Amino acid sequence: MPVARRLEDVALELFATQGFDETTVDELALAGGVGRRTFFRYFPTKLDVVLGELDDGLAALASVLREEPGDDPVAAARAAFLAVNHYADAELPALRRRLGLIEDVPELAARATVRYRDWEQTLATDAAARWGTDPASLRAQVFGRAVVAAMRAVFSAWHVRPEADAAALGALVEEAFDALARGFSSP
Amino acid sequence: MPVARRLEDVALELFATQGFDETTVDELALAGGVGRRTFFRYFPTKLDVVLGELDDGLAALASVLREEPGDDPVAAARAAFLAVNHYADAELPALRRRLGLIEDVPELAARATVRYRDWEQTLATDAAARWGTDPASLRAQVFGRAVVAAMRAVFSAWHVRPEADAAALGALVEEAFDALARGFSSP
DNA sequence: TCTGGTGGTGGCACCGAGTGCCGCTTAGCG
DNA sequence: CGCTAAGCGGCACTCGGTGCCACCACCAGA
Repeated sequence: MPVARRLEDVALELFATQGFDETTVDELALAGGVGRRTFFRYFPTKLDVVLGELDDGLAALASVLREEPGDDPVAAARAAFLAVNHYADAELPALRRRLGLIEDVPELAARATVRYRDWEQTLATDAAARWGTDPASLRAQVFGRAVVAAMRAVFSAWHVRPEADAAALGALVEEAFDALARGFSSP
Repeated sequence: MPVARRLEDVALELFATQGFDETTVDELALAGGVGRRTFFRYFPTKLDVVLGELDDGLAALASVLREEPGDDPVAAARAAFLAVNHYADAELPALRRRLGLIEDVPELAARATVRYRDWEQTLATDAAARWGTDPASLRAQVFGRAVVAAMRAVFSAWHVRPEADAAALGALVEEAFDALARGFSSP
């Protein structure tokens, strides 16, 4: 098992039992069998142990979005999100642990939203292209940010459910995009 | 001039000239004529010097929202935001400086979104009440987060404009809420 | 086999944010 | 005039994060 992976495992374990703030980097390094200095070579900050994979998700989202046809950005974004968030059953428990941490530790929630900014811009740019407008236009910007906001709501709703399986996640994504497509004025 | 106000002024000044990260708390305290320890008595963190007033905005939003009649949450939220964001001309430059910092310094952007979580829940609860549904329902949650996301887009668009006056801000708010009301599938 | 890179490692010293403790000043009051 | 209480701020400490550098393994080539 590679070092980074092992550090990630012991870190999530310690965070779950002791709490995020109560776990120092020294403990993580010790538990992972490396020096403190080496820990920081694998993860730029303590937060990144939890947030690591979000970047991969962005890359995947962008490439799927680029392939998606049609001139309706909502449909394209919906299809892209469904494609990207297709997790294997074995990954779900780890995903839930991560989401739980991000939800509960304010500092993690904060840093996660910084990562989301790239998603927002990717989505805004895509929508603008499909609409034939400027990516900096307010409507495109609102779209990009609203989609990410909706996905945060989806993950938040999903991770507190008892039956947090892949099907439930997909259904929530559908429901969220329906809301965005229809707007909020109609009942 | 009260101590907190003076610290805020010199801090925004130093942040603007040197940058946020390059300004230490020691410098802020020194420039404000207080001890470092005293600085932390007025502001729990360095970030809070910039983010301070956002909490007042939340309180105002919640109370205005409570007074707003009708069963359309979009209309209510729109009216509430227009009422709350009615700044005097003299306040606008300071507001722009703050928004610029929040936009440019990732750590500030991150912390700001943590504050926004309360706004999101307030808006979700209000929408659920008007719809007669559960505040935890996905649609209400998506609504709350999408509204805040739209407002972030508004501030972002506004603060980069040359003519960042009150009228322009109001127009952007209108446009953003129109988008949320209509949905994003229609052209 | 010796030699000279080279990449991973981690100790050490340092910085800055934030906190607990405690002694000091000063203003208000009996 | 003395007492008390509140604000102030110095001091020492913890913890996250960084720069520097010595050490060790491994591998190339002579």
